[in-house]
Amino acid sequence: MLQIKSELQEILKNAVAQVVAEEHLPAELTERPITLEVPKLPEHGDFATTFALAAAKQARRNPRELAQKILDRLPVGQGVLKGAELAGPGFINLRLSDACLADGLRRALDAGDAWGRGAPVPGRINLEFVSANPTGPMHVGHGRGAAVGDALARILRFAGREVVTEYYVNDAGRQVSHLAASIWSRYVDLCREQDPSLAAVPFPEDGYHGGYVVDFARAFLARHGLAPARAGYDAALVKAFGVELALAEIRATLDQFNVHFDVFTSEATLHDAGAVTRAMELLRERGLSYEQDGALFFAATRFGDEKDRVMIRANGEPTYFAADIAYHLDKFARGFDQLMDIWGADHHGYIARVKCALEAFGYRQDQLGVLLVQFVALVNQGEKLAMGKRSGNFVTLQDLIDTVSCDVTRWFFLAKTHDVAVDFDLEVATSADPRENPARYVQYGHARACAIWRRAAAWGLTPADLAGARFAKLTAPEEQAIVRMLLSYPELVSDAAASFTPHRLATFALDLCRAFHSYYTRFKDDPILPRAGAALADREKTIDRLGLVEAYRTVLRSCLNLLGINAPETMTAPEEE
RNA sequence: GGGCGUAUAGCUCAGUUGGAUAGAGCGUCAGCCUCCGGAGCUGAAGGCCACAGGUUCGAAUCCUGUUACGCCCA
Repeated sequence: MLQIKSELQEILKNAVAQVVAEEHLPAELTERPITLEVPKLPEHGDFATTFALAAAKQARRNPRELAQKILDRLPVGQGVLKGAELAGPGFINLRLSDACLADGLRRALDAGDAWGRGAPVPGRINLEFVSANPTGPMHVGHGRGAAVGDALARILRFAGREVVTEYYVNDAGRQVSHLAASIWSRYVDLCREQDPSLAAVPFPEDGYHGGYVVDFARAFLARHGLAPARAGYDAALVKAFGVELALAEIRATLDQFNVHFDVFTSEATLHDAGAVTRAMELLRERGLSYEQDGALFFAATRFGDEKDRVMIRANGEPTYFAADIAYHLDKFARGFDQLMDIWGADHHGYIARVKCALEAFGYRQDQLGVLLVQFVALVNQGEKLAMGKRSGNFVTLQDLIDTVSCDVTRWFFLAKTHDVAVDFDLEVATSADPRENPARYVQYGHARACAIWRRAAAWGLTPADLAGARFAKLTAPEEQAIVRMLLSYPELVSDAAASFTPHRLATFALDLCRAFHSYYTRFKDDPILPRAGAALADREKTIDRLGLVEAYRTVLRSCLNLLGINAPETMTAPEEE
């Protein structure tokens, strides 16, 4: 479709040039870009241009008159252009030849799984997401970030971008210290069951109350025995143990969620390598930091932030912000020219200061993009599930995957724009019925296409028989509408990549399935496809239709792949009630 | 008090970056299919695109203000 589009633009450009020359219109008109759009109504053609409307003023002609002059010089009936007409206040509607659609379908089939893949784009992009603190299991909000980030990475890669996905492990700050203290307290409790002479350690005020902490303590006891309890609290030992265990659980869950990172970067490592200190020093040398009340501030207001930000607290402890500066510099040092972070919506106040810090080091603020993902609320039987954070009273991503499956969870997180809060309806999500659950509906769309091929085998037809097909018999409007959708797929991918909106793939997949199911139901008696006991009446037509089915199946599978959702070949029917 | 986000059909949401008569699903109503060729299909009703201005040939979309909700900061 992109090719066709540029071909049409070329045709229009020539016509405009002719009009300008013959009518002595301002030469700048030929410089105007000619935008093509797909009209909402099929009666308005395959494409429409508003060029005449936009250029009327510059041309000092009224829009309809200008449009008519362009229209008169279009080579209608030649090549891709079947028809063109003037409409409304000055639209030019363009209709493609049937051969054009058929050729497009041919190209899509020839491309196979590569249909929609973009040409390589120069530059490397770093995509950081999830980055949940290694202090316990991930909650459902992390899951949404994981789904969005992972799908985005897949889409960007498919669109031709070079992407590295990264998880930043906050293994150095207060939170992991609180975790270690919590584990220690629980661990000593366990030890006292065996050796009552040991003194109890009170549970820390800022501790983690989740039951998993006791499991961690048990694991610590299993590995180290009672010796550490007798030797006294070794914070570094317990912290390292806790982080390792928490991270292992997180990674196991991400694995089941079909999310795999290229790089894990440790905050502690940045500190140990002196990267944080070095960044602070550079800021000091440039006069962009100052001390006040014993704390070290970054002069963020000089770069447009609303206030200066603390990097090192009065007690000498660096803030997460200080480490984040070093971390983002580290990413640039590794050769990325574009950074993209995906954060929870509650972190929005953090964006300005990080961008300002990067500017202080000579980068442009727009080299860091931040995608804010809004919250997820779980809904069951029409009631929202309450979720406390520190209390340990939250639903984990692991629980969600276990109860509604990876595929459905991903679908629910990806089907809506990331900047809208989502109500995750467990009743809908747990339904296996495609009529109730959109995720299952789309998967069924793929399984059905596979079923059609299984039946086609009864007539001895396989995908190999599509080789020489010309698709001249796909003349029904329903068929052509589906072909148009399939041909628009490459552009959709590139748009979704450019605007960082993975949900558009989900919307498209759903629309495509509906169009196909509708078509299938209408034409199955025609017959669209082989059925038991029937003879092959029109081999050419059947092959043409199978070509449509195959291209549909390929595009749908591609969509699902980009969303990280399985495209099953069969599905077991849900129980009828 | 300042900031970010959101506001579209009864409900859940799309809306191709400013185009023509506003789009789906669910629900409602009226039909079709009774099929292992399965897990659906065709229609109808339903809208002041939160409100008020502005920008222009043209606004759900852009700019300003107001209101409501969610979140962050103080």
